Amino acid sequence: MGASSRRRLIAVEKPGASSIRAHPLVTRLDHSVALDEEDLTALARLLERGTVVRKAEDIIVEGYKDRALHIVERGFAIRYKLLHSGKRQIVNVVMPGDIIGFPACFYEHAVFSVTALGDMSLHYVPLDAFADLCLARARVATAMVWFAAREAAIYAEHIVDAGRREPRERLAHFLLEMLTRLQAIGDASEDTFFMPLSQEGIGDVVGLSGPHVNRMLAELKAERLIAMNGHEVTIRDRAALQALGEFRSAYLARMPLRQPGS
Amino acid sequence: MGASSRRRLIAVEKPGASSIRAHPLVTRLDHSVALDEEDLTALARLLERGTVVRKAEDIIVEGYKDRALHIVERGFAIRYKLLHSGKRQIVNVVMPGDIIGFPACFYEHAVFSVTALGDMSLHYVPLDAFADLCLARARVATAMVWFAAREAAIYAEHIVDAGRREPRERLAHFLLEMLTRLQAIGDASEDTFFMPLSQEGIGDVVGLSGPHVNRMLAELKAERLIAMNGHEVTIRDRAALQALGEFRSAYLARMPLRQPGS
DNA sequence: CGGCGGCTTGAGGTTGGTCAAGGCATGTGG
DNA sequence: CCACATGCCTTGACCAACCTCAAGCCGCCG
Repeated sequence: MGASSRRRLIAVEKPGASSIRAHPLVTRLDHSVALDEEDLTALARLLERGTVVRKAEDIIVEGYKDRALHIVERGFAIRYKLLHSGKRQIVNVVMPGDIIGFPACFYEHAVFSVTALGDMSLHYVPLDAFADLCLARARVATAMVWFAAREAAIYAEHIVDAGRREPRERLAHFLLEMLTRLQAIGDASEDTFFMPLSQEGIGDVVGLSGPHVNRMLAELKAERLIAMNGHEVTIRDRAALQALGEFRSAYLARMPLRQPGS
Repeated sequence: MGASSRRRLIAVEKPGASSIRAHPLVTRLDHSVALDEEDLTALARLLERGTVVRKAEDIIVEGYKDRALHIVERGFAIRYKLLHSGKRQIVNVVMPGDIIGFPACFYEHAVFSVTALGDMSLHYVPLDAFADLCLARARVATAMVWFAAREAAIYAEHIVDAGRREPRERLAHFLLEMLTRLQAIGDASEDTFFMPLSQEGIGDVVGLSGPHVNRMLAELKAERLIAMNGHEVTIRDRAALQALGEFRSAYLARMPLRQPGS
């Protein structure tokens, strides 16, 4: 439960228009809608203000007013909601190339909280500046629509997970989603990735208690479907896990504006 | 479980640029980003092709290729996924002003199914035409980003529902969400709305079995929090229901591009 | 009038939550 | 360098919640 501490704003190097294409978010946008030089220059200007947050710092607090986006360059965070009962539901694991503040800060008061799981480097973007960019650069705005569609698809899949899948199926699906998303940004090997959450945290993602996550993960290990070593998760039998969790990676795939043949 | 039947395409009146502002989707977009005459003309052209679907018809079938949006003018539908176990998870209840095909048809193959709950009238929009519009009209594209942010927020709230809330809380939250969304499009009175789903359908939304939905609804009725008469649901004690479901309507509120004061 | 879909209610069994205790690794301060 | 604290994993016992199955009922539509 993230300690409420103050955020640090630290100026870092200004990425030039040349290097901006390497930014994980820009890469994603560019894959949906081919961006031109002016788009890239405008994005580079948007991403001028680098910031750093430390482990367990709150980046967005539900109910507070903070109309700014934080674009993740490095590190992990969770987007979540705390209920009166004390339960926590993690809505998404935020990783490089994701946008913290989508959709929370499009509202007058944030509708979700976001806390850093480890040290992170971000780019701070006032929502107004983002809106101006969208209005000025239709290609960027359109790429953001596609970005948002993928975000919605991930959320929808998460609803299925929490609502109707069996505990082992939920875990299988969640682990494969993490692997696939991390591979897409070059942060995972063929079958192994870094799991930034504790078992209790995983439970807060998929809607199970900590002890039950432990039991179900133990079963998956015993059946040689996965292996774990600290925060390292290895998928040992991808086919079986996919069948178990009914995982189809399509919803995480690249989404070009048009189909290859059209 | 929607019967798989063929869709009918029926040409209806072409809305002129004058009446287009009355379209429920255009109203919503215009509230986020003020649209000009050219935007409206372009939208009117996009919404030329009216179609009608009948109760229980499939509009989108998971796994099929159908790169088109269907913009809802009238009627209800469900966006859902069927699992191998036979269970169904409804991801969203689609209502007038919503876009069927977001996000399903942004992918090569649809990632969710959509079935009409009753007769509907829609506007058929090829995805390519939609993409062209976004690229040509930055204000429309930007409004769509805001539209998508609200969609994502609704999904996120649904994850919390299915993952961590108690059964009665889930129902309270779901009923208030339906009331509020319907009020926003002028389809509900102060405290009463039309529930297009059966109790089993409600169970498939919130992740409970049909019988358990029945029992929990009976409790809410006994406690005078709600009343039901056929498909009519009346919220009798909104304050108590809001407290029970921890419902804050903020995530459904209007999202203007800029804050009033900025 | 007959059939079907949906609501209602009941009985029984399993799942998974809660609580609790112990172990292990890591990191910190004396 | 050791002692201790902390966080996380692991395991067990117990129990309530919720699912499943089943039967009866009502109202609507053909």
